Amino acid sequence: MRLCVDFFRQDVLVVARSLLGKVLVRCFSDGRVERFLIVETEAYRGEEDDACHASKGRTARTEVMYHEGGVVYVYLIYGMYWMLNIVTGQKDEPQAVLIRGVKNISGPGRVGKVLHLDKSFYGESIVNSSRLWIEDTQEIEDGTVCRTERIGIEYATDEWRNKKWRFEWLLT
DNA sequence: AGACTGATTGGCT
DNA sequence: GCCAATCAGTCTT
Repeated sequence: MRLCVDFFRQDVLVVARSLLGKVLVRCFSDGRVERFLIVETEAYRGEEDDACHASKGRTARTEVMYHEGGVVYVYLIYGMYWMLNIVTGQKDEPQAVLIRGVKNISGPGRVGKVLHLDKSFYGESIVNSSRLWIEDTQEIEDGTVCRTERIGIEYATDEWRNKKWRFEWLLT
């Protein structure tokens, strides 16, 4: 069952936690379909969160984060890695979940690589897309979820850097 | 028009 | 633990 817009309209912290255990589905241009179990996510929440790209304001790059939840935000980092984010929340409420890891593929850069992401995914609807969507498969138990500080945001102030907005599903 | 930066990764010391 | 690879976005001149 494909996740619909009501799921992505929830607050980013709820969505980031709830995406653990869900399945990311990618249908490639040659018709091949691959499925990836989501095991690690991070939440970025609002202009006040100085680790969030939206803290720098509304620009061509961050524009899609201001849309209603349910669209894809991709961007190139370090000149070589496409980061996959899902926009969440209400319109004009810039939030997104970074998909940091799927089963057997650790690290957001490798996620983007295995999914063959590129700029053309910017703004794509994860609710309607025929090449990328998420399926509601199961609810996992809170006891199997680890929360830590977000990775790679050393530039942020303590208040935001210390928030435990990284969610990891501890398998087995 | 030019400089600097970064939600990373893999390889080497 | 350290560092290069590599480039769009953003800010400065």
